[in-house]
Amino acid sequence: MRIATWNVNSIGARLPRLRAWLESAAPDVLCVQELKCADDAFPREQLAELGYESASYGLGRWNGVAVLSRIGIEDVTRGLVDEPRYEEATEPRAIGATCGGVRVWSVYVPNGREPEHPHYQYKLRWLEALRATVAAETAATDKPFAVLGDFNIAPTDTDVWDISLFADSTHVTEAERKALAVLRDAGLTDVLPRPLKYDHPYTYWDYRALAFPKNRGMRIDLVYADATFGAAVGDAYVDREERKGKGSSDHAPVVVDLEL
DNA sequence: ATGCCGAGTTCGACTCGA
Repeated sequence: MRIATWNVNSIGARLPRLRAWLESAAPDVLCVQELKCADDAFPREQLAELGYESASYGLGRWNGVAVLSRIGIEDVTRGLVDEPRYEEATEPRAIGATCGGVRVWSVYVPNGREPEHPHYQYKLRWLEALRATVAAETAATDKPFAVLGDFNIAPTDTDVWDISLFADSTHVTEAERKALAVLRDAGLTDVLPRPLKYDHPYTYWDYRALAFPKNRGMRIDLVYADATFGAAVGDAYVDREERKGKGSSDHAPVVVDLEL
């Protein structure tokens, strides 16, 4: 079984490349983030033509997550346990679904903007709600389980191209990394993908300043898997080819092959 | 060549991203 995650940075703008990638990479399940579209505008039929069912959670121009599957979608859950709101608004950032006997969550963790910004505290509260959701779900089922998506956290200093440039920046702070450690304490492990080129499995490169050609990237799209899911992992890689060329997302897909 | 930011909103300057 092949499961992937990809922040597409607008499913509308990315639809031609998304469809081509689904045909070439042929994942059984794809967790998608940053739809930037409401559910009534979700391109359900265009994905169904390729054999994928969709469960989406989008409210408009920002955020939005989905699970695509060609092996069935059941028990869809939108939002987290005791999920915080930002400026009194609910943001669509998490959707869970069971596909082919595997429980997956597609998540788009808040960015945080700056450590002193209210959005950063929102990010930490949101990560606590994710922990609570993981604890509740893994206690209730023995299905292989994983949270996949854009965590907006670089787990270690080597997960950014130059840590010296990240002083006082979000994505690398102690508190954010502690939130990942808490998820690991809850029984999840970081499935480290292999890079297809260079030394580090970056998943994101800014559109600006030649970041991709210079390989100034970050590993922020993560797969956090429970023991059952983790034990089944045969291969994992970042499909950096998909970051190339015109009309790409600024994130590359992370692909995980399970021996299930 | 991997190439100098892109998307949505609502028609063009703004917000957001990390």
